[in-house]
Amino acid sequence: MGKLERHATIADVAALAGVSVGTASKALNGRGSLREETRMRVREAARQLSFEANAGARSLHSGRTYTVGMITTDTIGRFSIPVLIGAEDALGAGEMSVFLCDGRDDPIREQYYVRTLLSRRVDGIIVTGRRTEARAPIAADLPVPVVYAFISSADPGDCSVVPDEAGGARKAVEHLLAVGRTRIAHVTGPEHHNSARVRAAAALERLAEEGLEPAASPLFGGWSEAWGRQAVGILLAGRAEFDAVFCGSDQIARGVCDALRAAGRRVPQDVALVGFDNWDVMTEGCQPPLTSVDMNLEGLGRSAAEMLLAAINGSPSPGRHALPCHLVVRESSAVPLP
Amino acid sequence: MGKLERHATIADVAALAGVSVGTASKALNGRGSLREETRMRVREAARQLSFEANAGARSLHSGRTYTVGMITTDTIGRFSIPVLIGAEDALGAGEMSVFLCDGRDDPIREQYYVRTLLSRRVDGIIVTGRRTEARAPIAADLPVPVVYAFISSADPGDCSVVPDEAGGARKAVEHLLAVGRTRIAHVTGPEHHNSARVRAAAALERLAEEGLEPAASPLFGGWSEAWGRQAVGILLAGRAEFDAVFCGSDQIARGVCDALRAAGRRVPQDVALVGFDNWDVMTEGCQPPLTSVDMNLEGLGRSAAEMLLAAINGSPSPGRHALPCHLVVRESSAVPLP
DNA sequence: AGCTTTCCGGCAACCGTTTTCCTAATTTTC
DNA sequence: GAAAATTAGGAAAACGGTTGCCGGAAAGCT
Repeated sequence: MGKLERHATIADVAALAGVSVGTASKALNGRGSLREETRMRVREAARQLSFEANAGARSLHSGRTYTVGMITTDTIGRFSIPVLIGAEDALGAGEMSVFLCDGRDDPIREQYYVRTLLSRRVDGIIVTGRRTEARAPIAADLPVPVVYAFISSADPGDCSVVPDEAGGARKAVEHLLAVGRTRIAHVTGPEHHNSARVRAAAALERLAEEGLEPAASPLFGGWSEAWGRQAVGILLAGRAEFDAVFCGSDQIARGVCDALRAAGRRVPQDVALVGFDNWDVMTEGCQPPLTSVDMNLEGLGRSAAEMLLAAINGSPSPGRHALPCHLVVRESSAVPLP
Repeated sequence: MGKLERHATIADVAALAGVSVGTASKALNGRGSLREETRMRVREAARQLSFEANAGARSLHSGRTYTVGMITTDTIGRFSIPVLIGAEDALGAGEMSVFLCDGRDDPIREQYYVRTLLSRRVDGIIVTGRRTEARAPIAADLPVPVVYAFISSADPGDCSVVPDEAGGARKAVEHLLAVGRTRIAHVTGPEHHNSARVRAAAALERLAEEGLEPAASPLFGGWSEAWGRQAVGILLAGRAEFDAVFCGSDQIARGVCDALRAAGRRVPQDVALVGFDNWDVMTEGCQPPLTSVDMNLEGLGRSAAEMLLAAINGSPSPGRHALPCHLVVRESSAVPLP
């Protein structure tokens, strides 16, 4: 595999086509008034030299880089990828690209990346993260617009695009009620985690609207399968009966499912199960396949990117924008056959 | 949250410090011979204006952007993230950043990204992907060095850094032999998938070296838990006895584990189990925790980045470089207590 | 033929930064 | 006290591209 010596410059192209540099530029960008023959000649020269205009030099003039930066608060992973993909989709249509920076939960690293992005003159910045918690603004007085996606900024004046987790939890409970369950338990992540609290509170609230109590007070623990299994032990040890469990994550739900089966309870006949995240690995690996709340992360990324574009073009959308979650129903909560 | 009008330029800094532009540049970069007092004055002015040098303009001069591009062949995900993190680590030390592009299995998109990266004048390109299969070179005659990580290039002259999957499979078998298992089955992914074939062949070869036959001929299917469960049905239906299963992925292993338990076989007492990938979600979710082969993806990314740096500095490392896998032993293959 | 109009394409300024000279001022040396 | 050496900082030329302005040539008009 050979290696070309160096990048061709527009001067090379101009020389080969026998025109001046300015003319070559106009020919390639469809500007100015040139004979069609000249335009073709320049284009051919460019093709021959595999000329690609130097984006840095170009942006020097336009003031735009057609690049946005994306900083993940914590490490890049299961939640930030879909957000990234959604953002790429929305930006790709406008021929912009995304510069991804992995903050790794390190504020120093994060600040370093902010500076790097600014020095690269990105047109805007998207901040995302694994948790929906509000976080301190990434910096004050930046010369470019910033949009927070999934995670939100503690400053209400900043633009944040977040999932309506409470709404999602309510939908989960409504679905369980609709399939005839009334003794519903809730197993979720650590109480210090914002998502766990919000989802639990919304679930309880929705139950209360029906005049119902939960089958047991919400069980806070971790986000893991192991905790889900452990929680089933706690539920079974308690005297309360339950015919459904709404879980704060799919991993928890899967643990719950495995433990229920081991204890001789059938899913969904004896206990209906709903998870949160709609993570295919879990929903499909689970037996039976798991009903789950989908936060529409790609949509979040897309919206965030669109708002960022609008802000870049001078129309910011300050404030917190909550996007609806939707429920994906699978066998784990199917109505038992008559 | 305010928004600064525009980026400060070095001319602004120079004006504020009362020096010429050239002097300001020297002051900030530690070049030239200046009075310490002047240097400080310029630095202070820069701080006051939150000046960040325009990287594009700067690279115009140096010819280097201190950026490398990373293109994922397929969609960015579980395998490419660790590679990315490893690469970032190796490059971060040299103050370089990574521009991530998601090819999404679309050759047109991929070519578009190659052009974008070239126009951004990246110093080099890393190509990665979900599969270890050799792929067609991303382009011929690029003006920058390219390194393939995890995935490899079909051109043997290109630099590829790949895991030694065969070695990993041999280690898995050796471990099972070491804990006294002799009737070993192999369940893996689709036969058209290179990794599945390589791992299966290496496992058989290692068994043959001990004069052993596998407990059944390798079962090729998919990479999912569902296939793992299904494969256990096939194994149990066959007349052959087996005391261990080596699986082509952790997901398969987990499916196998669940199905074995459902069939009344104990893991590891009756059947020892080894997976491949060492994916924490699976190894920890599995009951008992799963022994697995780790391909050291971060190490792969790190090595790839180091070789890319070397190539950028004029010392390429052409050819295919295989890095060793290692086995992480957990309870699923623990020696049964006497 | 002499004038205006239209069409092409070149010239040069500019974007922000670095770096190579170069000059003026200061210090050293005899 | 004059010559030489050193030092501090400025002017200007790159780097690669874009664009506004201008001029020459050809064509159209009277």
